[in-house]
Amino acid sequence: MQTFAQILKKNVLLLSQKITEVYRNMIKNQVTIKKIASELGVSISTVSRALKHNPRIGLKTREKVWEVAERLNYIPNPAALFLQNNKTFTIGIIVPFLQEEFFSQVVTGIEDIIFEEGFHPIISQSRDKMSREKKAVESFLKMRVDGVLVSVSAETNNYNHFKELEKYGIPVVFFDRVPRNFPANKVKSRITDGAVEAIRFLSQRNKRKIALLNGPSNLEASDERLNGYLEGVRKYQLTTSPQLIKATNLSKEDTTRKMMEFLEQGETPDAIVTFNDYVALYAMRACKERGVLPNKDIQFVSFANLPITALMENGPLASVEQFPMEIGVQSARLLLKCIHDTSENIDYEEVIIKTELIIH
Amino acid sequence: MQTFAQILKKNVLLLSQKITEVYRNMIKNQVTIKKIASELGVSISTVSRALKHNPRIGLKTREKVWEVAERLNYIPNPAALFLQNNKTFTIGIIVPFLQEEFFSQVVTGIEDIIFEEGFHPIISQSRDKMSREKKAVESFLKMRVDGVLVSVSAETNNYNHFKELEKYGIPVVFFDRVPRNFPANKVKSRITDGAVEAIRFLSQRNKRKIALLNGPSNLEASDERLNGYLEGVRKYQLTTSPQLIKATNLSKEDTTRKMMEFLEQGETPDAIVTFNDYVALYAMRACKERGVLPNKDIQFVSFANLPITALMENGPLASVEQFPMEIGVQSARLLLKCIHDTSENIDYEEVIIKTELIIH
DNA sequence: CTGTTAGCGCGTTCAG
DNA sequence: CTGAACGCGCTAACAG
Repeated sequence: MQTFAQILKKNVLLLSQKITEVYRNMIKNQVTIKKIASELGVSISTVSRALKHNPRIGLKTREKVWEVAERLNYIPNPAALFLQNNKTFTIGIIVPFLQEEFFSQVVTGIEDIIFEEGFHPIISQSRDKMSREKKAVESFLKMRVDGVLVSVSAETNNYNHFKELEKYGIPVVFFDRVPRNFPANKVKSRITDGAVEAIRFLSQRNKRKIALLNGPSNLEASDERLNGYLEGVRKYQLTTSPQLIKATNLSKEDTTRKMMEFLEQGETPDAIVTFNDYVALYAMRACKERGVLPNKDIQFVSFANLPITALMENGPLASVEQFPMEIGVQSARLLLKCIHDTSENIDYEEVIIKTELIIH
Repeated sequence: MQTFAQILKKNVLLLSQKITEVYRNMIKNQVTIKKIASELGVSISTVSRALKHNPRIGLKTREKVWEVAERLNYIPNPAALFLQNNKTFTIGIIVPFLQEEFFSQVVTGIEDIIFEEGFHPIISQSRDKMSREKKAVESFLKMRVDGVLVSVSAETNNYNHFKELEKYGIPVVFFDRVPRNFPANKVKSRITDGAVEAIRFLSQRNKRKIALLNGPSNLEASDERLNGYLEGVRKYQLTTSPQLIKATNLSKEDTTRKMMEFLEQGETPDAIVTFNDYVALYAMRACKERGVLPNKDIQFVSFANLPITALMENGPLASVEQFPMEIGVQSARLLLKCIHDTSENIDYEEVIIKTELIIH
C-alpha cells in the first residue's frame, strides 16, 4: 500500500512529465503558417498572403490571421525563405584581430548599417594568418553568406580565396587593409594625407631625421604611408635614406627587432612615424629597454588613434584618426549596394575616408 | 554602313553579354545533388547517400559521385538542412562592448570551440543598454539560432527576454556578467578569491584604508567583489565603512563622479580596488585632475588584467587575471552540451574559472 | 544495390 | 476573394 506522500509524489512526477511533454511538443511543433491556417480553417496560402498584407485577401480575414499569428507568437522560419530566395541575410566579416579597437569599432559601424536591413554579421578573425583567412572564406561559402567584408591579414599575398567568393556571386568589399594590385571594392583611409600631416607636425617640432616604421608591403596602406612620408619629406625639405625606412609584419617581436635596428645603426632617427598605435607602443617599449626616452629622444607619431591611447600617459605624441566607425558604415553600405545590385555590373568602387591628425 | 570598329565593338558587346549570362546562370543554377544526379544518370537519393559514404551504395558509384561533386565544386545548401532539422548551426553572442579586450578575448575563445563543431557565431553588442540587448535577443529568435551566449548589460534588471529564448527551446549560457537570483547556466570567475588576494596585496603594502569602487548591483560579479572585499578586510584586520564602498554604472562619467566623492569626503582611502581596468583608469585620471597621484597617494588594483595595460605605464599596480579565453571556451562547451542534450534535462550548470592576481 | 516518394515551411503560380 | 498544387535542396522511409 502506498502512503499519501508516495501517491502525491507519483502524481507530481506524472504531472511534470506531462508538462515537459507538452513543452517539448510546443518546441518541436513550432508555429507555422500551416498551424495558423488550420486554427482559422483557411488555407495556407491565404495566411501567407494575409501576413504580407496582400490586398487580395479580405480585410477581415487579414485581421483575423494577424490576430492569431500574434497570439501564437508566429515567427517565420528563415530557412524556408533561404531555400526559396537563395538568400541567408548573413554577412561574413573577416578582421585580423577583434581585440584591436580599430577593428572592433569598424565592426560596430558595420553592425549599425546591416541591422537596419535585416542582415546579420558573422565575424571571423584571421589573427593575421592567411590560412585562417582562407578557412573563414571557406566557411562563408558553406554558410552561403550574402556578402563578405574583409580586412586582409598581414600575411595575405594572394587573393584566390576571394576570387572564389566572386565566382559564386558573393560580393566582397575590402576595408582598411585592402590588397594591392587587385581590382576590387575598397574602402580605405586617406592615408597619404595623414602621413604628410604627421611629417608636418614633426618638422614643426624641429625634427629633421624622421623615420618610417611601416607595415607589410602586401598592403596598399603601407604604400600610401610611404608615399605620404616621401611627399612630406620633400615638402618640408627634410632628408631621408633607405636606413630610415623599415617595415614590420606588425608582430611585437618583429617590431621590436626593427626598432632595435634603428637604434643600433649609424643613422638614428629623432622621430618615427609608425604604421599604427600598436607598432608605436611596441617600438617605444623597445626604446625604453635601450635607455632611449620615447617622445623625448625620439618622438613618435602613429596611425589609428585608438581610444585606449587617450587613457595612456605613454602613448604617441599624435596619431592619425581614421574614423573606423565611418569605415564600417561605408563598407557596409557599399556591400549592401552590391548585394542589391542584380545587374551584371561588375564595376568596382573605391571609397576614401578622410583622416585627421590628432595631437595628444 | 558600319565601320569595322563598330562591328567589332558590337560583337565584343554581344560576346560579353553572353558571358555574363552564362556566368549568371552558373550562379543561379548552383550545383545541387540533382545536377550531379542528372550528370551521372542516377537518382538524387543515390547521390545523397553516396556523398554520405553510405555503404549501401556501390563503391564504384560512390567514387563516381564524389568525383563529379568535386569537379563541380558541390557545396551542400545549408538552408535545406536547416529546414529539416530545425538547426541553423549558428550561435548568438551578446557582449556589452566588443571593444573591451576582455570581451573580444572571450569571443575568441568561443570561436575556437564552436568552429570545431561547425557552428557560426553571430555577435551583437548591447553597449550596456538593456533595450539593445532585447533587440539582439529578438533577432536571434528570428534567426533561429541554436543557442545564445550572453554577458548582460550594466542596465539589465530583468531577464524575461532570456526566458523567451528558453520558451522556444533555445539554451542560454551566461558568462562573466551573470544575472543575480536567476537560475541559469553560468560561467563565471572566482571573483571573491581574487578580491581577497587584492586586499592581501594592498595590506602587505601597508595600506589600511582600502576602498571598493564596485560595479552595478544587478551583477552577481559585483556581489562577489563585495564579499571578497569584506572577507579580505576581516582577514587582514583592516577596517572599512560605508563611505569606502561605492558603485559605478561603469561609464566614465559616473566613475569619475564616484572617485571625486572619495576624494572630497572626510574618509579618503589610501588604496582602491576597482571593478575592472577601465574603472581603475577612469578613476586614476580623475585623481590626477585633482592633483592626487595615482598609485602613489592612492594605490589601485583592478580586475580583468587587460593585455593593453601591459603597454601602459600608468595602469593599475596589479590586476586580477580572469582568463577570458578560458571563460569563452568553457561557456561555448557548456552551451554545446545543452544544444546536444535532447533530454528534458533542465538542470542548470555553473562553471567557475580560476583567477590570479597579477602584479605589474 | 538503387529508385520513388513524401515532407520540412513558405511563396507563388494557376484555377476557381 | 480564396484554395490547391508545385518547387526550393535535401534526407529518409519505403519499395523494388
